[in-house]
Amino acid sequence: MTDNAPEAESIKAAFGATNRARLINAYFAERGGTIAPGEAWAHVYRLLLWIDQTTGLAHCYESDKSQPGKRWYLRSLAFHDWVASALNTTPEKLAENLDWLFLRAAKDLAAEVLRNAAKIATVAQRQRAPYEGKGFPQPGEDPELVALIKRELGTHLVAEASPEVWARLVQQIRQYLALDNKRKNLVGEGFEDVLAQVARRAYPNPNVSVHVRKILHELPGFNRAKKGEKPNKVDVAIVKPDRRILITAKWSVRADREKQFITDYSDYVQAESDNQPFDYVFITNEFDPARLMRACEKLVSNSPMFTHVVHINTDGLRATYGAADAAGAAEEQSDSMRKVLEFVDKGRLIGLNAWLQSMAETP
DNA sequence: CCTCGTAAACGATCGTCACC
DNA sequence: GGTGACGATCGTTTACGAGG
Repeated sequence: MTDNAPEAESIKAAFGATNRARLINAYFAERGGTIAPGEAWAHVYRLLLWIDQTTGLAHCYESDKSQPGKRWYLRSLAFHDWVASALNTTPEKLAENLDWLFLRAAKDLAAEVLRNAAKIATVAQRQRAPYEGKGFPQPGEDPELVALIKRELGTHLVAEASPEVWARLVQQIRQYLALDNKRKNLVGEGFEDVLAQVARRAYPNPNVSVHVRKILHELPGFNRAKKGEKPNKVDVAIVKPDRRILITAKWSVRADREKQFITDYSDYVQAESDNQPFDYVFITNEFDPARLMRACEKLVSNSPMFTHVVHINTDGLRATYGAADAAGAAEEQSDSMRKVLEFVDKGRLIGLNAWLQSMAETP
């Protein structure tokens, strides 16, 4: 498979691993293939960060809590402002500079849907055949939506549209609104893909290998496979001549996944077979201070579980937590926010650039 | 009561694997 | 090669509980 095969080539899963790899390679190829020092975080955001459709702002927290009037709206505004200037653009033009991977994959998806449309339609017709003439609802029918549009546009419509036209309109609206849901899988595994590519390209080194979603027992020095157990995959693993770094990469965190950190770690410890220490690193774009704080503080056997806790850009955190209102009065910070910023000051919570650089410097 | 922070459940999608 | 069950990811939604 060539990296830049045209989209016309049959793409089965537009958001799947194969197409993601093709697209990410294309992204970096367009930019010379290498990453300037200090630019790693920017590529992560350009590829993956998106605009929340309901607020028009760069996404840094749950949508419901970021609505105008809610607490995180102020912080989202501050974040949006910061990202725009950090990426050398304006708040107005920021959207054009983000979400590259999703937009490209969505384009491929649209082509895929178009390619399959006729085939799907004939199958559907066959499925409906036994019920023909019995007055079954048409798929995708949405009288309420149609009524809403008619009510709002009524006097502006020069002629009544046919049912087929309404059906197509409803279908297109539905597709438009559904598109954003498809981001979920992309942000999950796509984050791992992008981090791996960034790690490979920022400080190229033939003695260092970067693995994505590799089975734990296939990594050097983690050979003590527990028989019968389901094998564990490591989000991203970096293997250096004298150090192994196991990375858990989560764009954001929820309680159920926080618990996984601990079981994953104990799996890693049990599988370790070289009797050598390894690093356990958490890379995230989480903005919730309580979740970040817990990641920094978590102890196992009285020492920190994570060797490093890495945020895409800690300046973004600082800007977001330091949000100020129109009068310039800084919003009062919660205890957890202050703690997180202390962790940043102390170097416990570090930015992606700093971490990559430290990886390149230490053997 | 209301607000805020946290936690659990849910929905959409992809990858894997067993099976035909 | 296609299919269906299952487990994984995420963001969102709903539920809960502690305080003012």
